[in-house]
Order: sequence, then structure tokens, then C-alpha cells
Amino acid sequence: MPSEKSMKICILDVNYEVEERGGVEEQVIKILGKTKDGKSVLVLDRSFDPYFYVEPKPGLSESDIETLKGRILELEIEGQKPKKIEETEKNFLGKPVKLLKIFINLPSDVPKFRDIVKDWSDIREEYEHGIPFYKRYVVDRGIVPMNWVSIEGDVIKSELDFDIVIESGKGGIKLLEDKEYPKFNILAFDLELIQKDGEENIVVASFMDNRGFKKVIVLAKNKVRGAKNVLTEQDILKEFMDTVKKRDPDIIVGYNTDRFDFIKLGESSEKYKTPLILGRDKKHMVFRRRGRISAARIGGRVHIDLYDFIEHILGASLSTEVLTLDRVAKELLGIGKENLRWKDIEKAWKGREFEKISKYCLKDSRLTLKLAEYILPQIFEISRVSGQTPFDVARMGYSQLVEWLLIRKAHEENELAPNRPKYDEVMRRRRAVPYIGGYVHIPKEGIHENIALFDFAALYPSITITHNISPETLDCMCCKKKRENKSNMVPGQEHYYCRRHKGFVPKVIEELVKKRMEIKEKMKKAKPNTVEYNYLCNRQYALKIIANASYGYYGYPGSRWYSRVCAESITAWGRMYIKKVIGMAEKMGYEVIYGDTDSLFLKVRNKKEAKEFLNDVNKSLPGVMELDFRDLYKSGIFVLGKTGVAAKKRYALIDSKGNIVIRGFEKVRRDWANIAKDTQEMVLKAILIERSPSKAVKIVRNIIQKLKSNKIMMDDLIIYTQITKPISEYEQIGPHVAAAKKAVERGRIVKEGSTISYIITKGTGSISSRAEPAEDADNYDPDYYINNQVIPAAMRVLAGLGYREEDFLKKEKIEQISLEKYIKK
DNA sequence: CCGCTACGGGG
DNA sequence: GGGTACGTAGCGG
Repeated sequence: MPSEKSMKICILDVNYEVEERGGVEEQVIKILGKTKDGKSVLVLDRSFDPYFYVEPKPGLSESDIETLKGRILELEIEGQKPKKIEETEKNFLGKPVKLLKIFINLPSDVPKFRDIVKDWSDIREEYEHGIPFYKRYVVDRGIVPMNWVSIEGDVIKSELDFDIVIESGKGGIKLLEDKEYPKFNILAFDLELIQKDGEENIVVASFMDNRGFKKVIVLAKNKVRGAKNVLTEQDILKEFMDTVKKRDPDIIVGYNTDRFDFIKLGESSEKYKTPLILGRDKKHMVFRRRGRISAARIGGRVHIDLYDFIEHILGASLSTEVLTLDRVAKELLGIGKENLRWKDIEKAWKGREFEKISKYCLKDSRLTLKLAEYILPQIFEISRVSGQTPFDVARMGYSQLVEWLLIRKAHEENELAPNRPKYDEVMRRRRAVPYIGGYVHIPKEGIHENIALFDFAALYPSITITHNISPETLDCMCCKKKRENKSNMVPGQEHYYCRRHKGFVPKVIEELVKKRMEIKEKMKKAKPNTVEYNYLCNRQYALKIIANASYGYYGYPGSRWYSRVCAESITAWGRMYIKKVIGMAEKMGYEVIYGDTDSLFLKVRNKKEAKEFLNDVNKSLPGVMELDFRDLYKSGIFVLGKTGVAAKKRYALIDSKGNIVIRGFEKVRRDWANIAKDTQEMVLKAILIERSPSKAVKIVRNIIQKLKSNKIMMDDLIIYTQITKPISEYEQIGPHVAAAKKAVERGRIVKEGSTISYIITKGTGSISSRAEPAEDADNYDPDYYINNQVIPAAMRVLAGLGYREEDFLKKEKIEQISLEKYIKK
């Protein structure tokens, strides 16, 4: 007997499924929640129907509209007819539009009905047909994930692994004020795999959760200290599922688990015909396709791949440019991985050092858990601001976050969301001539001392708000006649923005910026490192990143609210403001070392001078525009990126605490030989730590000499590249393909997915023709490694110090370049 | 110059 | 599955 009940839950996830009930297919919304006392709750809601809009051709008479409605209602697809039609009116980019809202029985039928009506002559356009059903649901019902709701409904009996399953319906779910989160069970895991006989097997799995639990499962005949040993890979799989079930996590976290660990678990499950059941719904894990990456979904739990979030969102604000678990954990937590290289894991495994690998694996789970405890609160706050589930937030880019927020706000404001651009339109936008971006004050190259960094707080959002930049306020008719536009003309352009009506996008952004200012005020009163302070900090971070992304969204080719003119207007005003500040600095006699878009580096004598400058500037800035002082750096080098063309952000600084801040130098990828990676690292260190460009040059010359005289180990010359399709399918024979073909001719197996290692050897012809599998190569081409590997890697750093390629190649001694030359006194 | 191909994270 | 969502760089031709 179902019993009626009311409860409060914090919503962790929303999803939907199609179920068969009495021979009829029916969609059901599934909400995952958590009560304050730690119970897992599944809420079922069958009261929401999918729909989309069509806009009849303007000018149709009322009877024409009635006929149209009748024709739509008579449509039939596989026995299904539209449920009903409502007439409604919404605003589309500032103008009212009459619409028909067509309700459909099944979510997957929406595109089918839309496909039929899209060619009808009495229909002008269809809208909001591409919005996933569960997203439609949360927007329309005003539900915000990671917030508390009250649920009225019937508790039902269930075989599933939830503490409570409840059926609710329309009006049964109400949003409450946000409060502290309940305590979630968070389980981190990691796998180790070993390749043997061309096959990859899971050999170790480790877990750690936020309730003091840890576990390692190892494939080994004998007992391994600190681990549970099992005899087969299938046993690892079973033990893995058992552990998840017993620990019953709300959130499962890992690092790169969408693209690695869950794929491997899935393959293993297939190999042993063992269904991979990890969810409270007792169903098999599924991959949900999301463009380039598929996301592993586990029913009734939230799988968060921290790497996905770091790659899309957090990475931009880290100083490391390499987003490995080791580097990210070092930067955020101050602890890195066990010092064990990839190849060493294999060696350790072959050497039967099971304990060593267990420890290594468990350390990764620990780092992942600690990282999750740091990062999840950020994801949760972004969920609250954007209205998207943590599962989606962790996998979205900046543009998607802005887009879904705008879609939600559009619904609240009775605005129609513009359609996504079609593929051809995206391509057209992508190919369009780039517009002028931020202003770059060409760096004074070399080494400088005492540099103060200033930047505008949220320059582009402030401009968007101050100048009311929105597609529907652009060159509006209402201001044209009255000539009110004069006060809001884009610098250097013939466009203006409305001064009478607030635009949709600026309104949304202003709300974010105002909320952030309130939070910033609260933060001043709160004690650092308390729960309250950290929460405020994460909330302001969420508000900041979404507000800051709004400019990029106007110019993002896939954008629904794409407006190249708006994007151009924002950068035009941005250039005006930064130039104004640079002009002021110069007038006051400061040397401007470098400036880019919203920031500038000034040479100052001390902090006091920097603060005085800041005060003077801020007195002169209008409205919400504000310059901030970031830090005073002891020294730094500035480098022009690509010479001639756009100057890139490349600089390295030593801050007041002695930390090195590097921008734009790193990133030599794995398809480069070790010799190139190592040379670049040595060059950077010589400059930043020893502050000796001449030593850096000597290092490069030294490596080149060694390459020429055959003194470099072959191992350091190997280039690793993956073969991503069957070899016969390659149209272009790059070096890695040529090497793979040779390996195959010699009887070795190179499949799709193998990584081929090769060396470029001496001889004539193209680079490809001289690529030999590493194990067959008995010589190497010094010129290739000098010109295509070592010099380009070193030049990334040294180009800015005035060196040219020839300087490394000259036979004669290069003139001594002293450090003094680069230090501005 | 264009178009194809790969990387990223993980092991 | 109301699905098909990156940005950049090297190399061959």
C-alpha cells in the first residue's frame, strides 16, 4: 500500500527513462535526491509532457490557424498522435511572436513530428525542439539542482537500492531556499592496467571514500600486504561491483574515467559476459554520447570525472598547463603522485612488486578523493547558478554553461530561445574573418624587475552591462529617431545600443555580477577557511566564470544567441578602456612592460606606488568599471609569441613569495622526442631560476653538438604516436604511418589503437620515408632532431630574448650575452 | 596554402 | 536518442 508522504531532499541529479506500463510506453522523470539524515531518494514524476513550438506564417487568418491546428492533430507516427495544441505568445529577440505549443506523448517523437511540419508552407519556423527532456523539465518546473525541494507524493515499494522511492506529480515538488548540503558519500577509485601479449588487463583497482574507507584489489596468487588479492580479472570486476554496492556512494569520482577507466571496465565486462552493475537502479552502466566524449552514467549515483571539469573549466585558472593528476594535485593540494613512471609500473609488475603498485594505485585514489573534496563544491555552486545537474556541469564548456543559463532565464522572461545554428551556419561562422580582439601592448622583451600587475575586474561583463550589449538592443528603432543613441555609440563603429530598454543578455549578466558583489561583501566579513567562507568563495567563483564567459558566447560559432556585432562591440569598448589606463600610466611617467586585453604590467618602485596609481585610475573610471591590483613581481621575462602576427601571452614571473608563474611556454606533447622536451625544460630553468639566458643558449648548442656527434641515446629520440585507424585506411602517409607499415611488413602486429614508436633516420626523401620503427633503427638523422625537434622547442622560450635559429647553429663561439642586458634598471 | 591527422587525460 | 558539442599544431602534397 502506497503511503502519502512529504519530505525534503537536496537534488543531485535529474534524468528520464521510457518505461512500458500496461503495454504503453511512457516517459518518467527520475530525480536523485538526498535527505538531511543521509537517505538516498528516487523521485518518479510522470506528470510532464514533451512539447515544442511552431510559428505559423504571419498573416494567416484565424480560420487558417484552426485548419493548421487540425492538420497537426491528425498527424500520426507509429500509432502516436500529438496530445494537444495550445496557442501562446512569446518574445523572440525583442519582438512578440504568436506560437502553437504542440504537446507530444514521447520525447523521442518530438524530432519526428518536427521533421514533418518543418516543410509545411503555412509554418515559418519551429522552436525549442532540441532541448533534452530532463532539461526541459527542470527549467519548466523551476527546479534548480543542488538545491533543496519539498516533495509531496506516495512512497512506493521497490526492489532498487534506494532508501526511499516516491511517486510525485505536478505541483508536488517545490523549490526551497538553498541551505547547506547534506553529507554526500563520495567514493574515489583508480585502476591500473598492464599490457601483455597485445592485450590489456585490469590488474589493480583501488578505492577511497570520505568516511575513512580504503581498499585495494590486486590480481595476484598470494596475499599482498594492504590489499585483497584475487585470482582472475573477472574477480576484480566482481569485487569492484561489490565494493560500490556496499559503500553505496552518491558520487563516484575518478580522473579521466570517462575516457579511460570506465571504458576499460566496460570492455572487461563484455569480455567476461559479466554485466557491469554499479547503480542503485541495478542496471548496466551506459555511455551517454556527448559529442567528442562519451560520459559514463551510473543509475542513481553521480559519476564525476574530475579531469573533464578541469579540462573544460578549471584548467584555465591553473598555472600548470599540463593537466595530469600529478600536476593538478600538486598545484591545488600541494601533494603529487607516487614517483613512478608509466614504464616503471610495467617493470614493477613484471618484477612481481605487487605491494608497490597497490600503494601507487591507492595514492591515486587518495589524490582523486582529496581533489574531489576541493572541486565538487565548485561544481555544485555552478549547478546552482546555471541550473544544470552536476553530471552535466562537470562535462560542459563555458559556452554551454552560458547557453543553458540563458535558456532557463528565457523561459522565466517568456522569451523564446533561438534555435541552434545548423552545421553549415556553424562552418560559415567559423570561417568568417576574425574580428579585432583585445588590445595587446607589445611586450618589452627581456628580463624586468619590480613589475606590478593590474587588471580590470570582469571587464567584458561590465561593458556588456554598462553599454547594454544584446542582439535585440543593437541599433534599435526606438533610439534611432530620438538620437539618444549618441551617448552609446560603439567606439570606432557605426553601431549603437538601446538606452531605453534593458537587453535580455545584459539583464542576466547584471544579475550575476550584482550577486557576486553581494557575496564579495559577505566574504569580507567572514573568516577565511571556514565552511561559510569557502562556500561564499565557490559561489562567487561560479558567478564569475559564467559572467566572464558571456562575451565568448556571443562569438562562439555554435551559439544560439550568436552575435558577431555584439562580440565586436565588447572588444571595441574593451580596447578603449585598457588604452585609457595605459595612456594614464604613461602620462604619469610609468614604464608599461606589457598589456593584454584587460591587464597591464607596470614597472614601479614599490607597492605603495602601485596602490597610488590604482587609486588615480579608479577615480577616473565610469560606473561599474574597476581596475584591481594583483601582485608585485620581483622579476619576470616577457616574450613575443609568434613574431610579427598576434602577440601571444608568454611570460614567466617570480612573485613576492618566490613562486614561479609561467604562461604560454610549456606544452610540448608526447609526439615529441624526449630530447626536445628535456631541452625546453632545461632552457626554462636556466632562465627562471639561474636567470641566465646565455646559459640557456649554451645548453641548446651543447645538445645540438651532441646530436651531431652521435652522442644522444636512441631512447631519447623515439617519437610515440598512436595509430587511430586500420593502416590501410590512411590517405596521408605521415611518419607514424610509414613506420607502422614497415613494422607490419616485418611481421609485427600494429593494430588500430597501438602506439608506434619510431625514429627518423638518415638518408634522402621525405621525413616519412625515413621513419623507422624504433627497434629497427640503427642510426638517426641529426638534422631532423635539431631542426624539427630541439630548436622549435627551445625557440618557444628564447625567441623573445632576441635569439634566432642561426644562433644555435653557428660554428663559431656565440657572443657572450650577459644577464645585465636584459635587466631594466 | 589546404586538408588530413593527432593530441589531450589515463596506463 | 528532443544525440552527433574542441582548439591547435605538424606534416604531406
